[in-house]
Amino acid sequence: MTEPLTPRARQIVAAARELLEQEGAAALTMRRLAERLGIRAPSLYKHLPDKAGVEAAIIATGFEDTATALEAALEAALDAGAEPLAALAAAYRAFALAHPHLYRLMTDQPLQRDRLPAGVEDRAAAPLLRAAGDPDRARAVWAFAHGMIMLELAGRFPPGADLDAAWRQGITAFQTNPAADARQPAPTTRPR
Amino acid sequence: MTEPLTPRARQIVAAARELLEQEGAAALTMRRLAERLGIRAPSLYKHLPDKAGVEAAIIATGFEDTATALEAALEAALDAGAEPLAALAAAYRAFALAHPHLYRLMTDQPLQRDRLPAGVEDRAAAPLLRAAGDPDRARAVWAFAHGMIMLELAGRFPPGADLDAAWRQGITAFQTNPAADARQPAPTTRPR
DNA sequence: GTCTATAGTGGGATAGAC
DNA sequence: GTCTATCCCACTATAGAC
Repeated sequence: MTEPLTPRARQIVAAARELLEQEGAAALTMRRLAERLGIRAPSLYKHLPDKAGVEAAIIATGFEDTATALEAALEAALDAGAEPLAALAAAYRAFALAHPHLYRLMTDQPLQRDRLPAGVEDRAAAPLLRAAGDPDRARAVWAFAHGMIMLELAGRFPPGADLDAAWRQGITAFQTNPAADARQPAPTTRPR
Repeated sequence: MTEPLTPRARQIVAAARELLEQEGAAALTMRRLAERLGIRAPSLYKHLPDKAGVEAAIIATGFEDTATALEAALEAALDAGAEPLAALAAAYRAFALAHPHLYRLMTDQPLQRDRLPAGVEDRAAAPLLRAAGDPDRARAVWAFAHGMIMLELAGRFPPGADLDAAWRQGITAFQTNPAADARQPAPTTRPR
């Protein structure tokens, strides 16, 4: 892990996340961040090591929020007797669409796991793992949701595409098919 | 559409694609591109309008290649009596992993459809649409594959994750489940 | 088709004073 | 904790000569 942030550093990170969410990754510069705080850019370096440190701290807050949202969605679905997978997908999509720039920052690059609060990645993954019942299946569902979100955020679907219908197709496929013995030859290329 | 490229412009675009594929999007600058061609950056503007024009032309070549690869994969699967969806997924994954920077460029941003060769988007989408049988279903499968690829390229899966197994789970789910009750008439025709 | 010169803009980061 | 001054970097793009 990393040393905990000072109170001032936390203020800076909060402002940085606001800036990112409102204006996008390109606008997240040390100069613009300082401007937002009413100080000069060099002053930021007294509180955070560099720009990567700012981004890592933003990502950490995003994971906390994601974990909380998914935990709440799963609990609500279980209480209501609703389909857990559908509920989790809806919550995940809602979070991503509500925080598109944050979502991209969180998923675009390798995770710096040593800069994340302990256990938060597992916490964020746990609800889906529980609903999917199997890690490989959970990863497939995650990939489907991530793909839908990224293509939607990037505006890559054709105009007029019925995205709700596509979501339903995916969720239904994963729900009603246990695929416990997926024996197809894998579309192998090379290991990552 | 756009005016066809001059022969010199095509050479430049080929060099640009090489540069992108070898060194990534950040390295694709007008200066580095010119350097590769043994000329100065301002000279490029005699052949292509601006950097966006270079990128659009690269993307166009990527679509041609994608369409060709998927057409071949579907044909081979049909000839061999293999599962079309699995074959297309394998081909799509192989193409993306062989050209990661190109793939990102092609999917990260809204498509400039007016700068693409006529019909190439439909051509690239047709094999999957045929294999999936329904536009919404095709979009869901596309999203699954795209999500798997992007998470793999970004290094976002946990170390040790069995990606082949995750691919199998997804393909199997979409293969064996018609999801007839999730089907809804879609306003458009193209799964891209 | 290529060049030089240059404008204009923006970025991350450090040193050292207060 | 903040400042000023500054370095050094990089980029897209245009004008106009050859």
